[in-house]
Amino acid sequence: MEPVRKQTAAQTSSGGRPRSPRIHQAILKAAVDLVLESGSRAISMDDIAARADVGRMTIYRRWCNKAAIIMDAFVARVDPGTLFLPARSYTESIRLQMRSMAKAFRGKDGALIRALLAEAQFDPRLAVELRDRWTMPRRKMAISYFQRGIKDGLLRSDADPDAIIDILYAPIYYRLQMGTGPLSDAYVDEIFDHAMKGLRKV
Amino acid sequence: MEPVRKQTAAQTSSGGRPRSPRIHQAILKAAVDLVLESGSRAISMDDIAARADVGRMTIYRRWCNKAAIIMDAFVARVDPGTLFLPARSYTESIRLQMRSMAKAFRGKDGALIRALLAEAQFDPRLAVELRDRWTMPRRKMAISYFQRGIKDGLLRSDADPDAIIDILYAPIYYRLQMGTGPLSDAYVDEIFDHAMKGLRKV
Amino acid sequence: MEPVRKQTAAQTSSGGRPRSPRIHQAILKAAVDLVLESGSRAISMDDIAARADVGRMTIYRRWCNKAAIIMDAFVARVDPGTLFLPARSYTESIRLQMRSMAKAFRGKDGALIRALLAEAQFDPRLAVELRDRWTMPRRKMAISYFQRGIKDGLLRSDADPDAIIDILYAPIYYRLQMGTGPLSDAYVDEIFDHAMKGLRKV
Amino acid sequence: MEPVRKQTAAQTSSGGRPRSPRIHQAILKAAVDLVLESGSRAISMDDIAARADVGRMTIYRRWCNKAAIIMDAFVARVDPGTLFLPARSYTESIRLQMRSMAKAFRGKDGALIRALLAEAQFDPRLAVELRDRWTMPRRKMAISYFQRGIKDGLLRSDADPDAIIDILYAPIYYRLQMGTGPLSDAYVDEIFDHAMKGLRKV
DNA sequence: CATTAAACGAGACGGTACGTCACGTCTTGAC
DNA sequence: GTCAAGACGTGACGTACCGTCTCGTTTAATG
Repeated sequence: MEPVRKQTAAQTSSGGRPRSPRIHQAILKAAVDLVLESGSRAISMDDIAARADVGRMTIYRRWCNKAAIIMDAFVARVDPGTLFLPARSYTESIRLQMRSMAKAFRGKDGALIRALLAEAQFDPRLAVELRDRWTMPRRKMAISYFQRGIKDGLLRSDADPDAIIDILYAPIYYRLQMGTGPLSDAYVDEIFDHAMKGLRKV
Repeated sequence: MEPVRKQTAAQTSSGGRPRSPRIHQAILKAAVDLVLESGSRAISMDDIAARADVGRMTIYRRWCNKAAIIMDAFVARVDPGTLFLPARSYTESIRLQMRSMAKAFRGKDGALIRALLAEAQFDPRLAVELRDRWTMPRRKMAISYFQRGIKDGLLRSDADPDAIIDILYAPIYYRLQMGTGPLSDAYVDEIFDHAMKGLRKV
Repeated sequence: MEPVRKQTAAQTSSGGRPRSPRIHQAILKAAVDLVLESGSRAISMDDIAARADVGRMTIYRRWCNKAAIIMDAFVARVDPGTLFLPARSYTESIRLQMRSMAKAFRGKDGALIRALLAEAQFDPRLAVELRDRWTMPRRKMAISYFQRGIKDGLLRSDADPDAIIDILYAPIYYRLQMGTGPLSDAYVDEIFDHAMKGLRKV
Repeated sequence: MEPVRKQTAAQTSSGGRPRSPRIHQAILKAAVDLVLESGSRAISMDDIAARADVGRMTIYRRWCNKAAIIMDAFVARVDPGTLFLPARSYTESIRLQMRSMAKAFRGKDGALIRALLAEAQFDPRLAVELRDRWTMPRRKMAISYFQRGIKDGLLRSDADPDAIIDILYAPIYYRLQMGTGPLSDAYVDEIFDHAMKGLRKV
């Protein structure tokens, strides 16, 4: 199972003309622009090549898939910075993080992640990439944040961090895909509040 | 925006050879079998036609899409029966319902809904169909069940049934797609329990 | 070694839409026109398809090669009628036949046969086709004509009809390809006369 | 219309590393070997470069075409020495020359000239090169030989040397390309004898 | 010797054409 | 009017070469 991204390292070693990073960026930008304009399914490799003013082979030399391009473009867009910013309280910081994610999903990132997640259902290689480069890094950060909360007695000690993540964030993905309602801050608050205090009447 | 399923009523009227229901079923079965064997992306209309031993036009006369076939096949598979079976208690019935859904998703239904949900991200018509024929009917049933629980004082009176549904069920869809872990009964229980009693340490 | 022309017989048997002979002709005409306009090397399958107002697949369904199309078009152009028309004398009929061939080679047929003969040097399948459908039929007719001349005591009894053909006709092919001079009637006469009476001074 | 061979004089002037003649030969050898192995159409510039262990640019610095390489390689192979060796008689010398040409065409030179002649049908520049560097030099030598024969009363005084050449040599090219029979000495003799004494029964 | 300028290998690059695949429509004859 | 079969126009796919370009590295003549 060959990789989705093609080894840029292929030319690290010996001679030959180096791959232009300017072209690399042009392709990523063209891909993102076109996906946001027309949807990832509606565009072809030719479209991307034409928009980036690049030969088709130049694309295939670097990526094996339309999805792989979008993946790289998406990951490059994401601010890898601190996820859980300090707030009034430990839990408020979680709420803010959820809101910022919802905000991102309402914008361009939402369209991209929708395309990637959908495409990953058909392509196992892409699924792995998505998990490794997007999902898991964020889950890991969240897990450590939640573990601190548990240790500090702010969250239930019997709670599995993985389950906490799913309860809080899965609804955001769900609405993104299902369109059962707006991905508003109010919705995020609703999810957050009920997840925190529980659904059962005490 | 023309419909995904083609009006079977097209031939309600006058004479001519009636459409064979045997063929209808053969196509649905062929489609499901092939999707489960190779994945919905890997198969073509020709493949389905060949497997069903049917002309391609016979398929296009009834559906306009590969996805539309899978949609029909999927909806036909689903037991439209009672969702929330009686159990030891009101909330236990919810847990059982979640478990039965997870079980379905672990099997063939999981593969089909994954394909449909993914395809719906690209095709708005299919998204509407999926919402109307799968998502919303189940949500409506769940909403009325949750409303009864609220009225009976078993669930918080400030809880929005839509939010309740999302907190409980979104994680199941999430795991189905993300593959961050098994869709086991233990996982369902974890989600259910924490959603019910809340994540915050009391 | 699969054939150059694709078996039209593929569909002689059972059902299915029959191949349109109108399209067949349109493709052949488009190919010939384009070859004469731009040369066989300069045109692509797409060009032919576009000119014939036809899908590319429709061409590939019938021929596997650009050359195969040109071959069919060329053979179809040729008047299969009588080669050696009656003339003042037995040998004059030969001269007239040579002249008519040179005339054809000066016109459109010349461009086509040049392309075919050249392409056949690279493609053994095409070489066989050309031999079977163009070269040999004409050689056979010529051989029988020459054999009659030998039997009637008009040509040397020690002459091999194959050699006679080559001496008379090879120069015409040679000039067509080499361009060492015009393919005029005067040239044909020169070849004919000297071949008949010999080069050595008596 | 720029030349087929690139001006080696490009570097006559000042300093810089001189072009390696060893590389020059390696390319020619690689080209010939590959053409004889696989045919001129089947091989690419990359193939030649790889076989000669040379960068592609190094080839394009010297030739502009695959055909131009083959042309140079072919011309380099040919013994430019005396064409018409002395023999028992004036005409026997012609026969021997024809035989030696047929022998060459039966071997590697045959494959090369076939490729060149075919390619020249598509590329006017190459056609000119082939005429100037192969065809015409030989024709000129032959013409002067035949003119001597005419002057000496050994050949008909009404014979055009150009026609003589065509009658004698065109059949050899014809068989080379058409494959209507072997290019044997017996065949050459047949052509020679009949061309000399004429086809018509006296 | 150090300089220098071109040759050299490698391989990226923009193109063009290829031949295949799938789509969705259409056109046969058989029922 | 449906059905199986398959032709048809369309358009994306991924590959193969082409001929040019751009790297870093030789390599020979010149200063």
